[in-house]
Amino acid sequence: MGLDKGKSDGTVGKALEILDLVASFERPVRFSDVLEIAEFPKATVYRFIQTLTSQGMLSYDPDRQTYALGIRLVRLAHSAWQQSSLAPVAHPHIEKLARDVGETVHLAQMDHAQVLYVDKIDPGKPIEMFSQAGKVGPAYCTGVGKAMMAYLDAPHLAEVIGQQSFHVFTEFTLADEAALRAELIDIRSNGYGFDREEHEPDIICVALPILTAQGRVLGALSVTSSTQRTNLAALEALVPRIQLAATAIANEAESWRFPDQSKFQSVKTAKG
Amino acid sequence: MGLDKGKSDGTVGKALEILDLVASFERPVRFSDVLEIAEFPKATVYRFIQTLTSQGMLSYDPDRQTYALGIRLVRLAHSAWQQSSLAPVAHPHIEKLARDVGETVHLAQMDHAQVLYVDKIDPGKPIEMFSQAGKVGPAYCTGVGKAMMAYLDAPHLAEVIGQQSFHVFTEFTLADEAALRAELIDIRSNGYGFDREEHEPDIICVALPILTAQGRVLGALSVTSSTQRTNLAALEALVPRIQLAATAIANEAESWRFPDQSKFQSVKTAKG
DNA sequence: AAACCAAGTTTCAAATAATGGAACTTAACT
DNA sequence: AGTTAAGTTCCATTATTTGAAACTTGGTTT
Repeated sequence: MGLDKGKSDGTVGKALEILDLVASFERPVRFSDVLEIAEFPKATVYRFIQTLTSQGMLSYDPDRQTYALGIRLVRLAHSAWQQSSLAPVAHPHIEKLARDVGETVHLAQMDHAQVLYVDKIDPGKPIEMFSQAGKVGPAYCTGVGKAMMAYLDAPHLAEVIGQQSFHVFTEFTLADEAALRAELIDIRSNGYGFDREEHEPDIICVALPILTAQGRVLGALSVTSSTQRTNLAALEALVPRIQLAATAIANEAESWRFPDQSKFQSVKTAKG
Repeated sequence: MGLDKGKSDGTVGKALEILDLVASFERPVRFSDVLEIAEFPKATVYRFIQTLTSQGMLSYDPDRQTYALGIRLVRLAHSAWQQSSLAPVAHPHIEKLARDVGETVHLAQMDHAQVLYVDKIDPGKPIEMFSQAGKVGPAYCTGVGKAMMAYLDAPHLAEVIGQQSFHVFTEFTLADEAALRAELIDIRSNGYGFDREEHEPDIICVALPILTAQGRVLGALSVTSSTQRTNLAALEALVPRIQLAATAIANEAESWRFPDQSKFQSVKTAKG
């Protein structure tokens, strides 16, 4: 009958599951490490690892006899980042915003029920790269996560909430669905939300959703600081400026056509 | 009988082939775009795209009815970058080198027969991110490509050379295998090589390989500039400084053990 | 030195999943 | 209403994946 958790899409799904397992160790792994936590028999795991390695999705270090995620992923991610209508379009706006307000700005999207940071600019430390973009975080206790959830439609929201862990990180963490839902209604009525040290002590932020004209959630922007440097009221004062950036990004992302995409939707868009 | 080109590893290989096809368009694509260039029948391409989308390797834009590479790739690439012993270890060295010499520094690795840039620092424009890391380039006409090829073992080198296109970009491009092999011998005897406007007019660089103690190629470093700003002799004068960085990176990358990796090779390394 | 052990690799018949031609459903345009 | 192109589903056939078990390899113990 049903799919248990939308899990395995045949062989490809299983192979990608192995890829995730390798990623879940934050270091290169041995075959036996993967085998231990995989739910497939030895020969199967072995064959998948072979295939993934031969495909460049994993790399093998012959000296240490370990596997790590392969560089083909870096190449693909580069394309993914470029193809995404959000991140490349948003980048200059975020850069400007970070300079204007002198604080760290994050750009995030939903990835399943988690928050995925696709860009980050810290006016202090200029260069961060992959070490920052690609990071994931919890949705229920981050500014960007709550800002995005506040604008999801009911069924989608229910699904996302169902997958939250509600781990209590600090004394301010919203620890259950009821508290979260109340907060989301609040955010929706304001148009912006805060992270009140809910994820890390002393770290606060203000976040706004990036929405299409139809109200579909594209992502979220946040300005982050610490209680030592500022306070929520000061962050709230930045809302108009962030809103301006969010709106600009949404407009550009929506209207953006890729270089030679004129053959698509040409008649329809030329009409208006 | 044989595998034609080391190509398809069963179903997983085919699915990844579809992923590459989507990446090869540098914009979101329709189902029919992929179908057109794919060598599988309609229903097969359709099912693969469905699977990859449900797995988050592709994303679907319902408004435009287009597919793009998914954000799961960005998450995986983040892990790949972190797990790689080279890029994170090299980053601070490259940063310092770029500041020292005031020119753009690239860090590259071999990806099949191509050069993959895994890091880039331009002292002028601080922030680039994914837009730079993940880029690929030809091996036979770039400084880093030739520096790495010069230190490959014979069989591996033959394989890589066999896959070069030898497209003539400029009047200085090495246009055939003989010219390339002569150049590689030269590079190997010097320990470093140049790009003499072979790929782009006016762009020159000096490149050094990053080698393990056993002489295995880990990657390459290059310092790039233009004929308007400098010349080959001036770049050559930077070699000792670049060499220092390359050696330091190689040492760190080789000796680096990931945080809690003590359980591996502990006895063996403790012995020495 | 022989026996042992753990990690990694290969085998092969049975079970399962992928295949793809063709039919079907939409949606857009005439 | 009629036509065409794009996208989706069906299902018997075919090819691939599966996984227990046997085997190999390299290192350690008695």
